[in-house]
Amino acid sequence: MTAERFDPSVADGRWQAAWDEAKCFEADSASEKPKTYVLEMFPYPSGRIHIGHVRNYTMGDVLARYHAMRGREVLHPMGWDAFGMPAENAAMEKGVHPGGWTYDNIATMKGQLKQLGFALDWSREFATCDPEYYGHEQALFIDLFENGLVYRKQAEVNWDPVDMTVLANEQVIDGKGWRSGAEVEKRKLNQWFLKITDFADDLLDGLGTLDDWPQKVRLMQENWIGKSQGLEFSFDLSSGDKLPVYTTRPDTIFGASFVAVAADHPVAQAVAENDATAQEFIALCKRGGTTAAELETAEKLGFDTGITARHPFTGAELPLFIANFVLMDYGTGAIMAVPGHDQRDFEFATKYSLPIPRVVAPSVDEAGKPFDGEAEAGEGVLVNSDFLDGMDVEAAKAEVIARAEKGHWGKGTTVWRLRDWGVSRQRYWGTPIPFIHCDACGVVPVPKDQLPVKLPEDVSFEQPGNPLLRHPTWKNTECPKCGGTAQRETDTLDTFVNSSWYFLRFASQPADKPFDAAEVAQWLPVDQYIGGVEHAILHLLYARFWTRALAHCGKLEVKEPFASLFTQGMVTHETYSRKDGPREVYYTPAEVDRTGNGAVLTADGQPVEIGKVIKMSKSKKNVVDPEDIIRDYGADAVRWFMLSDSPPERDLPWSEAGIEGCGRFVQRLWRLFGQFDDTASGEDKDLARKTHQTIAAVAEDIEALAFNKAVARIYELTSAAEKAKPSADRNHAIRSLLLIASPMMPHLAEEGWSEMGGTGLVAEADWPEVDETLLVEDEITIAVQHKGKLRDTLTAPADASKDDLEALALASEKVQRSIDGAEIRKVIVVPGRLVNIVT
RNA sequence: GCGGGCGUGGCGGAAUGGUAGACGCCGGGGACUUAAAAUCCCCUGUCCUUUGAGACGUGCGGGUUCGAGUCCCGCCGCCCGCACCA
Repeated sequence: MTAERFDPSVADGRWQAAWDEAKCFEADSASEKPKTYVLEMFPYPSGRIHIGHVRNYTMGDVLARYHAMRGREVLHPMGWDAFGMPAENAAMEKGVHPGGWTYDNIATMKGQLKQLGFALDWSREFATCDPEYYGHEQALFIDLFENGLVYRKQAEVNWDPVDMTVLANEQVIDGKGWRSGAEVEKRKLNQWFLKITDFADDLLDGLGTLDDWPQKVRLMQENWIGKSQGLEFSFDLSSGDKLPVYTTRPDTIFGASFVAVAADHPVAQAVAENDATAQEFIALCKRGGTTAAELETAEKLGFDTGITARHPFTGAELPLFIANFVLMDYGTGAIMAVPGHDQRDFEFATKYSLPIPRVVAPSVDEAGKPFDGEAEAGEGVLVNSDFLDGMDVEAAKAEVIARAEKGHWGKGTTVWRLRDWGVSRQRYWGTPIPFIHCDACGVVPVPKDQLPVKLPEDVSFEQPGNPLLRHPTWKNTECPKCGGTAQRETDTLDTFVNSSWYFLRFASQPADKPFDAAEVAQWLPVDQYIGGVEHAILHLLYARFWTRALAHCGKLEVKEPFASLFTQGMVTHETYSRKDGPREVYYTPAEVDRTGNGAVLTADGQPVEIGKVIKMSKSKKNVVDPEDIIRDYGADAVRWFMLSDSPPERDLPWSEAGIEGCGRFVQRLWRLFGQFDDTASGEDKDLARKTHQTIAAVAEDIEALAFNKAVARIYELTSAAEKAKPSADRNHAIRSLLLIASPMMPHLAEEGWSEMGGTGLVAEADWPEVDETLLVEDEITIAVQHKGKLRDTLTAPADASKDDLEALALASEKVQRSIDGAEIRKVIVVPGRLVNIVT
């Protein structure tokens, strides 16, 4: 007889060891089986696993285990995104070495992941800070360089004065460093860049093939790449200069009533040199918020320079303003303003009493229609526009561009928002950029047989700035070309480079090169990639770019690295706090007793305020440590909770009551497994039907990542099996239940399997067969409606004809009472569903 | 402001245009027990002349349909993203 209770503190470790022993989860690239690559975004080794990791990896684990049961060779690897600033911060704060700190954290977190029993192929584990990994990365970087995708330029960059490093445009948030929060300054430095813009069109087109990506992520990337087509041309200014402008609406050129430049445009700067008022205005423009919402609602302001610009068609002299709503870093930093058909221009023209001509109207007859307080940016036909009159917007755009090109005063251009990726970081804990600066030969790549360029161990973090730069000897070397004295590059690569190809290295890890293209082709693209939506733009776009860049260099066949992407929701928890004067003091869930009506602090028995359910964060102290709950409830209860209730893309509110319920269900299943009875025989048709239906439905749910629904179905079958009398069908139900729940609760499944006398490991078992004939009910419940409302339900054979169902429905006493003798005008019969009687 | 998403019991959420509220949590009642824990059973959208062939009910107002949580139009509210993209 089995033990009364399932004891995860014993069972979890036992089965984890058994899986390791049997090497259940090691992927074989040479396998004949069809292959599936399940990948979750690898973690940064910050110290401890947090609950968001647990949710992410549990979802991936269910998929990995499920596909293995379906007979596929599964690659489900894990590693560490191990370079980055926190390690240097720890080094500065605690006086430890970033490497030691990182590897200690990896050891801790690996132990925590092991406790959760994930079906991971640990044989392929690596950290991006392993010299072996970053050495291969250096080789790839040189390949990109040799293929013209890497270059250096003296460029104005975002300088973070706290972290002493350069930030990508993408890493500047509200004018502040995305990590330090410090106000970003502009500085000129010699930087390394990757030519992501070479692939702008391809990256955009590729989005169209990613049908299994969330629409939202595709849209965000599309907007980020930001393709727009229009006309670039120059105005002749009364000052004698030429002013290039860019417009996406060349069709509206006859509606231009003024011209405007950005505050930091050279024309504005020139004006300001001799004009104190202009100077003041420019200073004013630089104040205030820079977010879209702030700018969008801010009042439009302008400064009339007194200069005029000649309209290329009409010859009219348009006033030139410096305006706060024109951006220097998009297009040419100067615009032709068409107030009738652009809302910003409209507001500006209204404020400064400038003309607002109409050049697009619903029809040619409405050329004189007044504006209704706002610009009309939509479709229509051109009016008041000379040779364009009567054309639609698209035709007019083409016509204007054609004339501009013919007259050599402008040309049609495509403008991208996407800019090249600056990858230089003035930092120690990253991949050293494998180049050498020689006075005679210039910038020379390190010969590949000298890779990796390893980071020196003996560095100090007592002063800010780059330790590589002030290291006494490391940077001194000789030129590989001429043998003369030379210096190593002291910049390291952005950590996003590390995560731009790690999924290739997981698939194939030869010692002598970054990866083997043929082996990579066995696994890529990743069948299911899972991670947080916070990586929607940067990481995912860079990874797509690297894949293309490597293909461009002839290293890869794959184009899109991730066939299907899933972005999971956050784990949330309510907050507990008290007011201490103006300050809000927060308490952790562990400090609070929530068993009563409200919440009280265990320490003093006094109530605390229950706040909103929000993302777990250290500052609000609403965090739960995975290790604590694994200890209290076991890995399977924690995994089950992660999959229950909330759809995986939505936020999951953590609750003590919820995890307790999961713990109870683990025991409930365990008791049911104990009722498996070899000696029982006989049929239970209803239960057999329910079993097969559940097996099929759970498979479908898992494949759709609808884990919450799979969970609900497992509860239902459990209840049905509990209530059933012993029979051969009930044994089959119990055994099937164990198998279909095993991807979610693998330890419990193994323990139950061994108790039931199953052979081998569940981790290596097959998904149960479905008897298709049992999926169809032979009796079904039919709803009978009268006037669209439910009046009765009745049971009928599944193959009952429409006439039979109608007769059956009309025979119902309840239905007859509802009809109450009224004339029946129509009867709608949906076989297998309902009968609706219309009177 | 723009773009995207969402709105269903006390809570998390189910529902190919076809019986709204599956399943879980909370809560209530009962059984077992000397007692507790554990477990099991029942109830649990609102209202009403509280068991009845009852009415109402999926943010609000319209519409399409035999039938709308689901589709269409117009609002309101919340969440996420944002780069004034000319």
